[in-house]
Amino acid sequence: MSGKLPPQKISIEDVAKRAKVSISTVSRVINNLPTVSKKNQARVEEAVAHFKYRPNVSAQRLASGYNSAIGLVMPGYPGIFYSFYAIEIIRGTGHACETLKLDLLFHITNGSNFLNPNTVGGIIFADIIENRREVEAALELRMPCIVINNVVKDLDVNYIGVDNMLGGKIATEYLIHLGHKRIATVTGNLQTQAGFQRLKGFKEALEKNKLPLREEYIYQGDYSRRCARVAAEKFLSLPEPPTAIFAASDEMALEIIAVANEKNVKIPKELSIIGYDDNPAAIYGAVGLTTIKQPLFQMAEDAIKYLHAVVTGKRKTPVKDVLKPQLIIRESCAAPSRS
Amino acid sequence: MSGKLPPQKISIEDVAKRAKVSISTVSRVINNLPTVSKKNQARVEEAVAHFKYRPNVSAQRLASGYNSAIGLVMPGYPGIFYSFYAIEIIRGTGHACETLKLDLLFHITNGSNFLNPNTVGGIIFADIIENRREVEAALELRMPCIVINNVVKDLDVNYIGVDNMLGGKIATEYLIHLGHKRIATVTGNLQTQAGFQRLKGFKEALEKNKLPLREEYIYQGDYSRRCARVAAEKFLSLPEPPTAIFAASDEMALEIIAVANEKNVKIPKELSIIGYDDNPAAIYGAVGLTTIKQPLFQMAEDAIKYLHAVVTGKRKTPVKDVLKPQLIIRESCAAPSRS
DNA sequence: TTGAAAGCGCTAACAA
DNA sequence: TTGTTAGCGCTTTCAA
Repeated sequence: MSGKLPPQKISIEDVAKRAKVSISTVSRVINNLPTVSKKNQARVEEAVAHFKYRPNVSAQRLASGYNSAIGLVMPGYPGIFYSFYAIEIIRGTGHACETLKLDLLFHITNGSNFLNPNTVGGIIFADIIENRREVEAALELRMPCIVINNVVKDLDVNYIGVDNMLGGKIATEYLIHLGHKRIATVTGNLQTQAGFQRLKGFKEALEKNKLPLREEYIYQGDYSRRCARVAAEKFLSLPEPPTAIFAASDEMALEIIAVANEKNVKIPKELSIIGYDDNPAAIYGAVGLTTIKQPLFQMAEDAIKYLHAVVTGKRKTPVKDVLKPQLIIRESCAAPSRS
Repeated sequence: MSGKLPPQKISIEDVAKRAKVSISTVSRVINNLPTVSKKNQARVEEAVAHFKYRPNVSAQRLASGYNSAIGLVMPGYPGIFYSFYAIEIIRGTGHACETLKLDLLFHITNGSNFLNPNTVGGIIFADIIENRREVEAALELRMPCIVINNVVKDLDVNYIGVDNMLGGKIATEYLIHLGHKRIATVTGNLQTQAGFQRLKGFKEALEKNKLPLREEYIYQGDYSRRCARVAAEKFLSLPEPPTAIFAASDEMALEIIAVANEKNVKIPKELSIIGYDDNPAAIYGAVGLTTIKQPLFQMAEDAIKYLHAVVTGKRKTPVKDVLKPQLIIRESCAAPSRS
């Protein structure tokens, strides 16, 4: 169809020439400024279409000082990309950037190599684990930034977190109110705030309800299926096995259910399981998984919206949000058969 | 620690002043050009450190015409982000960009909104489904680009694909050679080349081995667990149920195993299952999943490396690679108990 | 080995 | 409503 293509890049000047207007007018059309006559508007649009012209983003950014890219910094610890968390954050930020017409700059870090802050107009830190220094550096540069999935008390930074302690508590108390007394937990990675706080909530619920805290009922996991399997096997072979298990992620809960199945332990009759995440993968099993839902997608979206508002100068006030988790009751928990 | 921060951005000029050299010299130091005296080198480095100076990327790109960002365009169909495929691509590209010091621009598309090609120096299209127009547009602009996970015959574009037909064939023939005659399959999304080709490989293997192709043994899935469950239930309640099932993804295979477990169908004794992906989640079950492994991570890495080579002018020749899948034998397949 | 100076393509006063 | 023009911060000749 189109034969040889123009070898040289076309710039705003080429468009201006063809439309017989100044480059300012072209710029105005590009940026939807209202002060352009219908006639010129049309001519410019024709020329833009003719050349398939797209403005040079670097030049725009340099001239305007406005950078429409948002950096997404994700911790690089092993397994994170197999977590529901990471997927939801990627989906949420991706979606929001789509609608707001922002560029999403994806950056995985282990704490050493920083994202060049000059590349972006704002940064989202998905959790803060080994990358505290990077957050501090961004702060020093006055780069708009926000940490998600973490309540940050010791740094003056914006954040949107989730109350993980509350989540752990809700899950455990639900089990308790069902009548369980022997409750075990497989924790998440305790390096993460989420893992640590969920365990804390678990412990608090036990204490508040005057249930003993048994060390053999706590297995330190890392959100992975492998850990969950080991934990389940350990729990089920205990002389006094638990009647209920709180898993710090749905993935782990699913693996525990699989182990129970293999050992012919009936769920929820003989063993109750509650997960964490509301991972859609957990809906389609034989028994729907009771779990704790977190607004991860929304958290990611909100973070983008906030940064966008700051970068465009529409917002000055900081964000310190703590979202609440929510109990989702399905079929994997029931009252214990023998108390 | 540091009191008030300098409110203004620091530029190459500030650095030059402090180091008492010209901005050219600073530029040379930044870009590691060899023609700088030790003395000046040191002075500039001191000044850079002092100001925590980082060059303005937009200005660099504008001046040099070289853009070190790579766009990753992913199809936005529902469920893609829950697929092993998407995760591996994200991991692989992320990792490669890290080491090559490239920026990764993440873009999800449903085929309508294009990534502005001027934002990046090259584009990776992760599969090509609804976004053919976008690929064509990038090609017209002479943007270096490469399609992965797809063998593209009808477009003059670089690609790295995997031979999915071969994969489907290998999987099915393995089952056949084990002695199975009643083999069913749950396909992937047939809109994707992968889904379609794996089914084709399945059919070819049957034909080549003179086994009948039964319509009731083919369930059109979409890689999701939900579909797999429905399919498994359907297959197992057939008057003449299959003795082996080829699932087009490990996720689906896992769900089929779960269903079999619930129905007390022993694997691999009474039912053999082979998956596709070599998803690490499939290793830790009671029976390790036999599956087909694809070099997804490597494919993503290679794509980045290729683009980098092109963008930096180190490579001119096109890429048309088709990688081979590989059979991974674990425990979920065995000879049928009764032929 | 260095510095001066001309752009890179665009935005945003400002003047008309 | 339009055009002129001075930068934005950097790279890259070119001359010294």
